[in-house]
Amino acid sequence: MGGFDEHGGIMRDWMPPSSNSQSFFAGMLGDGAGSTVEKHDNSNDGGFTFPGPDRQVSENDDESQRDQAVDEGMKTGEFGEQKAGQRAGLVERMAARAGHNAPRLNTDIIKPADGSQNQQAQSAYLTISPNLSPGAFLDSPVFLSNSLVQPSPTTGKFQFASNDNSNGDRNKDNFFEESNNTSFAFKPFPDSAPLPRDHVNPPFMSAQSFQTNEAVAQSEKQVPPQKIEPSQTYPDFTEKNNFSLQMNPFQALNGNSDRSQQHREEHHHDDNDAYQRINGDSTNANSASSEDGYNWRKYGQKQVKGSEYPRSYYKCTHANCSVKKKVERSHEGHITEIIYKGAHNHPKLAPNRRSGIGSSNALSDMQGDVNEQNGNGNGVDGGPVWGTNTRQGHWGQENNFEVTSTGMAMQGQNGQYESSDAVDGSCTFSNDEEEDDRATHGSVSLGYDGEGDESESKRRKVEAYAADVSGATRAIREPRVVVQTTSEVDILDDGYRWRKYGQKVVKGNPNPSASQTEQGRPGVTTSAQAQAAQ
DNA sequence: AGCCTTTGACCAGCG
DNA sequence: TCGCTGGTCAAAGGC
Ligand SMILES: [Zn+2]
Repeated sequence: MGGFDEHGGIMRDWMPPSSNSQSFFAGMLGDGAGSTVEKHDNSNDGGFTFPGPDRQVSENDDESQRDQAVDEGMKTGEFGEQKAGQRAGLVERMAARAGHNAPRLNTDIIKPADGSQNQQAQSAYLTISPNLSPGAFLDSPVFLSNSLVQPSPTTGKFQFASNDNSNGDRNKDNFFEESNNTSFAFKPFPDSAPLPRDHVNPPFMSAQSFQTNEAVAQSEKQVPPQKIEPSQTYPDFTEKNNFSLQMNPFQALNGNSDRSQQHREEHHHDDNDAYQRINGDSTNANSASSEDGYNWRKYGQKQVKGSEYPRSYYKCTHANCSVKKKVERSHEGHITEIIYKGAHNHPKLAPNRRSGIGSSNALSDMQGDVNEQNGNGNGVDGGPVWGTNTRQGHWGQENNFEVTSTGMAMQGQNGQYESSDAVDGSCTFSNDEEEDDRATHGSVSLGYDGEGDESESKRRKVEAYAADVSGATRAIREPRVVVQTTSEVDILDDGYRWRKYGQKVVKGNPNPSASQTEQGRPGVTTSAQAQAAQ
């Protein structure tokens, strides 16, 4: 409810001093060379970082890797200095491919990982300029796979339509709409800086299947890039402005081989990556509940250990929709973290019907769309099986795709863009099947999922770790939005749908992407399997 | 009246 | 089994 006011405040707070996105998809660059560190350095700017494939691998390895990745990612963003960016490149290309206009992202930086992808190079994260909102990122075709395409800006099918009416929404919507235009650039953000090329593999999952998608957006302070230590990662969040988004998921969606490949090439799909990290500014903190285009009911609040701020639990008020989200918000009202769980099985509410303020993000919209298409939408609905999850079993990420962003509001010219929407969008990606699996299995983690899980678990671990280690540093927390969705099935190039049930990094094969086959990933392993067995 | 938020208690997973 | 922790429930109150 009071989101708007908050926005104002938040916006101020969150507004990036200078918006630059430097490393937009630095990760994508995939140069092995300085991979993480470099990225981070650049990323410090606040760019998005996407985790590279590396992270994927075996659980143990994954964890370690992932942690590193996370840490790195975390480290990356500082807000302060951002370099001017070049957004146009990738975005444009993407748009071109997509055939639709999409918000421009600095993708220029991103380059085909294939050659470049080095193990090291594959940073787990892709860095996106801070200026970009995760949501935008999500919208971008890059992340989404076409195969499953659902109406979305990404696909070109997406329509913002629902929103339109309310001014507030409009503004937000407009934000994206603009994006639709080729001309669209995240206005809020003046520029993006060149990406560092860090490691990075493209966060993208191979078209094949990605099961778990996670996107985490976190604002981060920077950290010495290479440090993997968790403490560094999270504590760094001090910068509000930056948020990084980690996501993996979208790519998996890609059904078309062509596209998938393109994405791969361009984006360096990493099948592996479960995370993509986006650093952006989070300017606003809308109430978690309202601005993503869905109505939410708060059903609990709790101070979570390791979190500076209390965590609020929200549930979608739509009948039969069990989507939940956790929002951590600073005293000032800034959203430091949002974690979405599940996918809405219903369209977004019309702006005028939204209880609070409706604002729709591209993501949220997407989500809604997706759900509709899927028909199931459900990931969540069926039952809240939050994944296996590491900790409490709730909110596990396994199947889910997570996007974390912390205050993602972006400022558009006029309006603010709220990340929350973006988050919702992520939900879109969840697959029904996964849900089923979940329902059935209780928690299912598939190969990717496993990664996702891992990523999340790791992420959490990291967070906890960070908190423990440097609780103080964390004083300022990064805004992050996590969207958890599940998508186990993906359409592969071969025209068949495949479910990934495991993934593993093989030592001889540093480059997972290369190894990926139809099944996708290099190795398969995993917790997912085990779970599946269950 | 209906919906939402608040908030303490309860539950479940994990070590 | 116990304690810790996160997630959820549900009564109470507010809008
Ligand atoms: Zn819903």
